[in-house]
Amino acid sequence: MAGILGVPRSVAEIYALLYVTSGPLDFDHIQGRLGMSKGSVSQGLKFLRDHEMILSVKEKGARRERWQPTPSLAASLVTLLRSQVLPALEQAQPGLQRVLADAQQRGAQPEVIERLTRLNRWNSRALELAPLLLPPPGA
Amino acid sequence: MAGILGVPRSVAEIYALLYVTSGPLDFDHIQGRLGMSKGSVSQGLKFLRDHEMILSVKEKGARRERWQPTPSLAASLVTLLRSQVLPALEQAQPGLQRVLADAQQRGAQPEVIERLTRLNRWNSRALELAPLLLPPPGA
DNA sequence: GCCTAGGTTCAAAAAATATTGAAACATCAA
DNA sequence: TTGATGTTTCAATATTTTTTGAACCTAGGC
Repeated sequence: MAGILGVPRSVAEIYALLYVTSGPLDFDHIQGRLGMSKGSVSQGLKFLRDHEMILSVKEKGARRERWQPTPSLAASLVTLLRSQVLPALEQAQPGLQRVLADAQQRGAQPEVIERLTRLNRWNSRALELAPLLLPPPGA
Repeated sequence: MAGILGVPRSVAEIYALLYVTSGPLDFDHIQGRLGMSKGSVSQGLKFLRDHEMILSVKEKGARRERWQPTPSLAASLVTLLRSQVLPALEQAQPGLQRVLADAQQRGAQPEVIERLTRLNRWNSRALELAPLLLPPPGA
């Protein structure tokens, strides 16, 4: 279904359940309704929490936390994508630079140098633009 | 590295090798250079071919095919994304509509109905826009 | 402090994905 | 047609990713 967003099925299921439910749901409800293990529910909620895709509604005097989706689905998706794309871009940066440097040093074909240069530029631009898309968690 | 694009490592490696090489490479070169099996190289090339990310340069009188990346990396990436996102959107369509219909019929909370309606609209719009992004293979 | 409901961790098991390699297939040349 | 080269297929295997569940925390009530 939405394995395209790079999240495991169980996480998607939890979000979907919360999304099609009007009130907030607690841990046991989710587990019962989806028939998955405690571990999966716990990890799934952690993931969704970390990506600000769900909110906990704490009723006063109640022990359990109850969850509901963050108001804006769009914002949730952006957060999700950011968290996947950004690290990849950052991680790629040094490698790309090294490969380009190597190619230059050993006098590779101009064609190759140009391709690598272009890749590097893309990567840099993407990294510059990324923070503008949505401010990082603490901003 | 670019597992974010949803392609197996071997496929990415083949593309990367072709990308940092100035001339076209043949099957055996690729296999030798990357140390992977014939099967993987064959499947990898098929994938890249199918997504129009590489081109075969057929020298006259030569038996083997030689491969090089398609001129535009940008176009290749778009093709790749299309091939992943579009099927997902298409497949989701009927399910989304069914879920919405169900919710309406059993008189679900207006809040839920609205969320589902919005999802449906997004999906439809995305499907409408998709073909404009890049014309399908035979157009 | 001690107990318990509520939740988290993480090593082991299960499921999903990718890779291999040997056999089958295709194409060309002789 | 036969033989050789070049490529594809696909069942078996290896690798990676996800899920499970039992042991372990933690906060609040008594």
